[in-house]
Amino acid sequence: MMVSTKGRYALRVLIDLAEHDAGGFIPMKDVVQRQNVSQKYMERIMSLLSKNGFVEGVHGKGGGYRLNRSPEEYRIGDILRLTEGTLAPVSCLDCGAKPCERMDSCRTRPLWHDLDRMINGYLDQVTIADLMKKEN
Amino acid sequence: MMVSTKGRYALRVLIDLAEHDAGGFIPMKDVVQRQNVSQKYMERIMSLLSKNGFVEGVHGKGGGYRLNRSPEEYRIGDILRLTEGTLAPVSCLDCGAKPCERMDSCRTRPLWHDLDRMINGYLDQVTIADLMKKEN
DNA sequence: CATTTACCTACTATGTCAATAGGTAAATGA
DNA sequence: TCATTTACCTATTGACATAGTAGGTAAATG
Repeated sequence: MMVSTKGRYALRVLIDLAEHDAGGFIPMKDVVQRQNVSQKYMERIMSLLSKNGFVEGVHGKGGGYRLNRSPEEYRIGDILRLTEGTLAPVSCLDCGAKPCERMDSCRTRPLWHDLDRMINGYLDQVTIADLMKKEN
Repeated sequence: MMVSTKGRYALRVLIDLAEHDAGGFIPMKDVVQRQNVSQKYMERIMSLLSKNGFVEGVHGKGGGYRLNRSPEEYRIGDILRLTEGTLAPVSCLDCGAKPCERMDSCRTRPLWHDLDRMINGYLDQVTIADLMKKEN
């Protein structure tokens, strides 16, 4: 029942990019220093975020990453579903996983289903903008 | 973000004991056959449930396990917190874990905190009785 | 053209999960 | 009494995911 560092770092880097946004590109070197996390590991997460249209990256001097949209357009649910793969509390709810043959008679499935809806529903109502320090 | 088989099996065995309750003790052999899970593995889970007052077990012929209370007195949250260790979505919320030094400035902590409250709050309002097949 | 940055693939250490293996202890009923 | 049945106990294991590290290449700039 744990969100991995991958997902937590993804949120942190997006918040960091949002809070330090000055229109230009922000090098990961700076973010990594501020957030005190592994540069190499963060690079892999950025690659995922970049491929999926969350951020834009440019090479070379003056390069770095930049948000593709405004902070209130980043739903936490979307970010975590991407980095975690799924937010489902049990694998039988994970579309793409093999279906459970006990599904029809399963006493606990409604429980997991409702829990899943709650979790995703909550995380889809919070955005990066909500997590930013307001007095900026 | 997954509930382990340990927690899922615990719920299933308690539901099974509730649904087949006839006042006496039910041997794990029967439960394991109905639920189609590993006997040895289930035994370890029963030991945990027994030590923590969820079920009572007696040895020998005519022995087995029995619920200690009525089904509506078993909160799903209590069962899962026992078997999973914690339901916290991130370790910094897990009382007993080492506190995070970034706690005060952490932008994401309120998110995790509220999510944690939602998950626990929901699971504490559902009981084993709610998960039983009603027409018994 | 040297420097800076993103971007890529392969590898590894560690830990947890989901069991299995191989027993011992207690209670029963024949 | 004693074989059987059940719970209960400890140690070990295979598989897998996590959280990185190592060592590069490619692109952009000043």
